Amino acid sequence: MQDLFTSFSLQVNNRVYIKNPESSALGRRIVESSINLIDEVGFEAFTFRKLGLEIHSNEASIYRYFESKYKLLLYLTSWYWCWMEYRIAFGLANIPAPEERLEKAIKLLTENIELDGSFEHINEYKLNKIVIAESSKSYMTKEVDQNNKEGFFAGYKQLVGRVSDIILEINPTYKYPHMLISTLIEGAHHQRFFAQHLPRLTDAVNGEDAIIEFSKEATFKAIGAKCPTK
Amino acid sequence: MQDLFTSFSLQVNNRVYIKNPESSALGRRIVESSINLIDEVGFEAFTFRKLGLEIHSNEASIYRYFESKYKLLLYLTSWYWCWMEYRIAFGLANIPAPEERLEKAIKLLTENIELDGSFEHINEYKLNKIVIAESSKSYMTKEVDQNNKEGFFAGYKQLVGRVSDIILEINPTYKYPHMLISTLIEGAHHQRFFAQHLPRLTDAVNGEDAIIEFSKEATFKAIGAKCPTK
DNA sequence: CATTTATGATAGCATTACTATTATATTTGC
DNA sequence: GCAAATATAATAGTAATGCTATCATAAATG
Repeated sequence: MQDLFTSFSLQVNNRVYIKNPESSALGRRIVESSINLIDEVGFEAFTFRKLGLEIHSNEASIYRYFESKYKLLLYLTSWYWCWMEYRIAFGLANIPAPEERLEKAIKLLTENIELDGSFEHINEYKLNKIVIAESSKSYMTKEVDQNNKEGFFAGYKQLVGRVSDIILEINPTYKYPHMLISTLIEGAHHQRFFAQHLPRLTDAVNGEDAIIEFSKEATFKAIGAKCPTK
Repeated sequence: MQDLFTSFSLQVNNRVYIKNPESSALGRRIVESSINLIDEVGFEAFTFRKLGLEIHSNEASIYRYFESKYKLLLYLTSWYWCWMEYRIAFGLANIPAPEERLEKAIKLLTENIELDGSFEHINEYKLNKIVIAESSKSYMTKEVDQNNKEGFFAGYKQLVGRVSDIILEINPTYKYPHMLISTLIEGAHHQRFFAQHLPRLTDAVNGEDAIIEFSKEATFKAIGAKCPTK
């Protein structure tokens, strides 16, 4: 009976939810509509009451899935990093040269995300916008150490670790692979936000995706390697 | 009668406040204690009621200075960027070589901030922690475009612009100076947070401030120049 | 088909994010 | 030195938020 909605699903740390939203139609509606609603009104104005109205259900029912809207945000961001890792795992399959692997990984990490439809109830395009604008609110909190202990950021850390390993394959003496990759990911997200809202903090260049190009160039130069396509 | 408390003061965009908090003892207490309280409990749990209790004043009085706690945060971050620009202006005075100017600017932008005591009612050490952990909440909002029109981010943009100009002095053909500097600033802040709370996202190195070193190295390599002290 | 489990509807409560009103200090201008 | 203006304090009130509890009903499962 399960998994009718998609052929496989991504596993998010089971402590971010009370009841797995993938396990029921209501749960999937909660996730799907929360993405729409957060994208629309922003995380501060987003409430479970409003979400309940939206899905013709009710606040109390949503609380049976998620302890708070912060946990729901944590669920969404964890799902996103899980999905990103899966994209990268697929995207790099059968590419042997580490330089090419790194270039591809950077592209996947920093490019604009389009709706891809692999997951019925998740709109990747909107989720990416949410991750860009709201994800820092999921870890820039007073509860970060507690949450970290419970493993809520494991997906993100694992992703950073994997890409860092490619860097070390290319240049085993490079001292700051984790810094470089986490800066790159957060940086690209910030730049996408700035490009939309605070353009004086970026440099738009006609006819290219400046954010991807900047990221590739800066990364390869930092580790003293040559980007395959440059 | 004014400016007894310090020999000069930094000018923050006057639309972020209703009444200038520098203009009265109560205003200064509001700013001073808001820094302590936000640092202590975090921005989400911070309320004007609690702040009123803390300073033995009252919620309604605080609302005469700031429209909301978001505007107060905007005031604090604007003050911070203003202060940072003043630090850089002083720090680079009389240094002619642009490479040395850039290196010094990077240090000032990315180093750990200590309490410096130039401003009676502002604890720069705590303010830096607040900017690191909370400042994205001041622009990652649905009101960002409106706020930007009103000039609330002018200080930050100006700072990025000035440092970008140094980069262009060194390498006039570098395509992404604004991206590089804004990534650097946000990145260093993120790294300081990660070093404290999510160390697997960083690379601590004994006996050096890895964040400053990483920032200098990455910046100079990106623009194809040599860092004077390396 | 009996029982467990999931959902829905309603209510309630403490806190938040304000606004309004009125009283009392404090400053200032003359 | 006093009147008038202004700033602050105290209190109260309102709609919304972030929950929790209770009970009824529907659906699934064994």
